[in-house]
Amino acid sequence: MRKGELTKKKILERSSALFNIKGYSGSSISDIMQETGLGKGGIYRHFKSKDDLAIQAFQYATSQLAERYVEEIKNASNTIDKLKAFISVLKTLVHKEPFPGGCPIMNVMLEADDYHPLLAEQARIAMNQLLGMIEWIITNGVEQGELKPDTKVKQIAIVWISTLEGALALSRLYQDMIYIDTVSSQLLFEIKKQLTAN
Amino acid sequence: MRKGELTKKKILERSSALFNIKGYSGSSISDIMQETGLGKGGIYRHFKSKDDLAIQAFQYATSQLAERYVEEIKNASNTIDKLKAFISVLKTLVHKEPFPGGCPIMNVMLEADDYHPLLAEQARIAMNQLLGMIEWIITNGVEQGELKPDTKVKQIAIVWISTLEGALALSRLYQDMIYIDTVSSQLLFEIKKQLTAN
DNA sequence: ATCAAAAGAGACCGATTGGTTTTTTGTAGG
DNA sequence: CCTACAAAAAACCAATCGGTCTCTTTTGAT
Repeated sequence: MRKGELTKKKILERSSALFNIKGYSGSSISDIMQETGLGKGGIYRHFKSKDDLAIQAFQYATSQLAERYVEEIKNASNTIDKLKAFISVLKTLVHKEPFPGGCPIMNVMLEADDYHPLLAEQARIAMNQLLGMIEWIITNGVEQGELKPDTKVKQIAIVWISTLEGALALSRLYQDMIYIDTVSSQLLFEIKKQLTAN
Repeated sequence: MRKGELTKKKILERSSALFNIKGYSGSSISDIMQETGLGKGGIYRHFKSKDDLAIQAFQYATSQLAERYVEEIKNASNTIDKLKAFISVLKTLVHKEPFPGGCPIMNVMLEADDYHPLLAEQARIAMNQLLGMIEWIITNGVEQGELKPDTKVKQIAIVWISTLEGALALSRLYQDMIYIDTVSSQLLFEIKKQLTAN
């Protein structure tokens, strides 16, 4: 019983990284066999199809990522530091370590939106969470009196996620942190105007 | 002689749309055969491999798109209107018509960055052009005296492209224009602060 | 140590992949 | 009309695809 769940987790770990790099269509079962060192039987025992594996792998990736966001954010004591913590986690997605291939939500969004409704739905769910995290930070900042009461929470969340995800893609394409760094300082500069402590 | 070039163009048209929707890995030669109504021989006569076709199709798509940007922008008489024109073209990418599958540069960026260096290089070239267009609009605005001389051209281009591409992805994922509309008005609101006519 | 159940290897399946080659069709110039 | 060549269809190829099934190996509770 316990052995099986361990290998299932290993499959999810390795395959989620693979899917994130090569995409759903670009990753074959053989790839996953090689990556995990398992035979075909060892994989299909735990997942009933490639689709099933892809969806679970995506959920695994996004939940792992969500953990890291929460972990980093909860150590920050004020709103600006929380936002900086969010950015710092997102910045790690430029490089291979610890999670290769960029933001899994963005990757799946763009691959699946037009022709893989199941994965697209998962991407929507994950993106709701991501938007929700920024909204939570901002809302919290307003409630704590750090940010002005007229702060447009939803708008800011949309702008932040759009800008940071876009810049992450650029930084990955050019392998240059300047894109993420540029938009980060811009976003922080703007949000500081909403601070009550001015 | 002339017949052949016509079918080649048809192949590029149809396959670029297909690639943009289903991705490079997700699109098979059979798909392209079906889409074009041609046999295998009709395709491999004009392209020496799927890779070759993919690269030419991407170049075709981005050059078509560039044309539409230029066309729309050149009809605008001032900087703000030029930027609005840019946005209006980008907004058309949310829907299927006239070009399905979203922004081809963004799509290829995220699919190819990690494991398809040839396509990634093409994406870099196309993205340079896109960034260059915003830079050109802003630089022009400064030179015409519409924007303040201290305007940070490169920074603005990075922020604009990042934000708009990110928001485009969100609008496509949720099939809701609110994301692009929200960031658009935000970006325009900020750039207007740089106007000298204040 | 036993033994049933869980786990996994690996052969096998039909379908499809990207790609080549052969053959037929279409077409333009003389 | 004929010929020469371009264009495209179609047969063909080995390799790989996702998936199933059988059979062997572990495993863990007794």
